[in-house]
Amino acid sequence: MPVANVTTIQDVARHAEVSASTVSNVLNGRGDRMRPETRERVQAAIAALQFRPSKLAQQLKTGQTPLLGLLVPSMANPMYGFIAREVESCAQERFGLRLLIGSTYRDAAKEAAFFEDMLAHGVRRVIVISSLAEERHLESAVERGMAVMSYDRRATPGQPSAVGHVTPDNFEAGRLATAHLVAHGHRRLAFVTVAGMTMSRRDKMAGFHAAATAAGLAGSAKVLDGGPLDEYGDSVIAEVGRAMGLQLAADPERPTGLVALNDLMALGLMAGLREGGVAVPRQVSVVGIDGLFLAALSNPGLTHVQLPIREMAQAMVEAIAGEGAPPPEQIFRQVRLVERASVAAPPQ
Amino acid sequence: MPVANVTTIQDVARHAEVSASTVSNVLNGRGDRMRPETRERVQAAIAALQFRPSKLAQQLKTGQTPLLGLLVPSMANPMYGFIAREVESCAQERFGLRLLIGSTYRDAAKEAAFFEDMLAHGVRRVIVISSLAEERHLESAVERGMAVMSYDRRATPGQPSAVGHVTPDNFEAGRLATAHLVAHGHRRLAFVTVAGMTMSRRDKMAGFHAAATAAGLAGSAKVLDGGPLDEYGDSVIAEVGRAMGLQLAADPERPTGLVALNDLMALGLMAGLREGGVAVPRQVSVVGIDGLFLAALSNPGLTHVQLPIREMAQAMVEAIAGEGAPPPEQIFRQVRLVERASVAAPPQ
DNA sequence: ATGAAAGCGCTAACAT
DNA sequence: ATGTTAGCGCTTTCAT
Repeated sequence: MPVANVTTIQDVARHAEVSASTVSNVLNGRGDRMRPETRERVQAAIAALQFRPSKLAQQLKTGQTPLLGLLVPSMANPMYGFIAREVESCAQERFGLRLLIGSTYRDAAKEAAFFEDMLAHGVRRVIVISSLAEERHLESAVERGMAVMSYDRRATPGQPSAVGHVTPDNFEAGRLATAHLVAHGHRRLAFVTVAGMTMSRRDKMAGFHAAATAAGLAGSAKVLDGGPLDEYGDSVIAEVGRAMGLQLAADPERPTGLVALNDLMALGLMAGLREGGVAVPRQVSVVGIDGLFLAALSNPGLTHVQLPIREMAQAMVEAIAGEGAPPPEQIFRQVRLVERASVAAPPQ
Repeated sequence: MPVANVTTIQDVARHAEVSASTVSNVLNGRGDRMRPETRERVQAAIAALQFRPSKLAQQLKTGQTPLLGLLVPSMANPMYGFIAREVESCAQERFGLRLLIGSTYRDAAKEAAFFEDMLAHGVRRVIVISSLAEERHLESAVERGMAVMSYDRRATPGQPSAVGHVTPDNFEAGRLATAHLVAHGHRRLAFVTVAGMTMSRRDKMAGFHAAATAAGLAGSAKVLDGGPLDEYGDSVIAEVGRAMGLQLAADPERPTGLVALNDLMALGLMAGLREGGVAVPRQVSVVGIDGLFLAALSNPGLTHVQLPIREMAQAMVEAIAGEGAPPPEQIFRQVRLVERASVAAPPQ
């Protein structure tokens, strides 16, 4: 089956009574190489025929595709939707790049397949939000000619990497959230997470422990590990939170101050606690991490640590769309606590 | 700059000591045209060199791109994230199609630019969630060789369309939500929406009015129109809801039963009402439309009309990826009310 | 059973 | 100032 009824550079050339190269020249900003009159004729022909040069053919020739790959755990997770929005608008407005998006559901095979496909599609820049322990596949993508940026991971120390890394200061985010609880008088603290360890989770937990230790609470601070995420990946994280909230509600020895892995988890936690008859923040305080706009809508409003999503998205796009190797590691430290109503003093 | 260090069909041919056409033949399931021994040599070479045929070149030749365009108002809106997830997984698993996504922020120029780009990229199938009044640009995309599916719009009656339409039964959704309020004894009803009319909003409102009329409430039922959405499009819809909730809270004559345009609006409404000191559902009842998982997390849990998102997503992908013209209109009638806790009897 | 050749739509030397 | 040519990586007749 032939390509659709699209006009080609030849059609334009014929219409303007010039050669294809002349058309190509005006297309590529070399209009000064010809008589103004010719240029105008060509431009008129382009307009008349509604000609848009095929990116396919351009790519085949130049090896460059104006496409950016974005790999997220799940598009149904509002957090990634938010990041995707920022990535897209920056990529589009500043660099004229379109977005080719994929969800991995945190599955290594899906992630690998995505990279294969990107390569085959001629996509040479990709941003990955991965939770895989290994980063070898990313390095190998770079070796195959890609520019890749990894979000929410640190560069492996001592191991020079061709992969760029952008991450919020997860340690500080965890610390800030925990310190806020401590400041309100909480002595029984827990960090609530899902099964499976990622680098960013580890950092948030380290921040949690650091704050607890600083308050002399090292002994009592604990980590609560929810169930694993099912095939659907990330939107179920709230379900896990809800189940844990329910479970905590039934436990008279439960912690009074909870730091959630992220806002979705926090929202789920609050729902579970409430269902279990426990009042937030009167009986239990909860703080989230992320900065989802949804946190402002919850009841009580969720106190959380806001991450500089837009800045990070822009940094990733710039690093990947610009020339030269991306910086191996950029840590965004502008994390700040947004107080709402989910934190109060613990019950006496 | 040349294409990256990628192996081509020529490399494979050389490695296997055959011609490129032979390699192409094994690639395209014509392995029976040669000696098994040859085939094996080729396959070994493919594996050894990690060869993936360039989709670019294939496309240029065949005119087919295994890419699906998806145009949404905003990826930051969880509803569209959810739809995108379903579209992606169906497109990928069943048809091997990758997703090229774009946000329009309900802007006609951005929408047009997206279509231009898709065309230039050789993308021949696109799913659009548009709120533009006109559908001419879609028809013209079809004329230019695209298969296009439109979500949440009806086909214009009497006007044969090459564009396929998939939509939930918005009328029934609005009716169901309203009837639920009526069944709980509400007599002062309002449909709460944002500025700007779309086809689906009109249908939901019609359902609202039909239910109100059936209950003898035609006179008192009213439509409340919030502010316009700013550049960011859709995530601010919750903000509009919040502002309206606040406003309603201050109005002693306010309706007691609210049908929100969608779940995000409903969530915002509840937050605004609460901030204004009005209790949901004791003083005001709220019902949403969509079926966001977030509705289960709110406090009180949001009663809403669930739309068959997955089914619709699959239908769109199948219509567009299959052969032949897409059906001009498919209305999905499996809308159902999910009861939670945001509806109760009105205050006496 | 296999290969040579043409061509998809474009770009960029290199002529003229 | 403009045209000719070669070629990007692949598919597909058509020869051999």
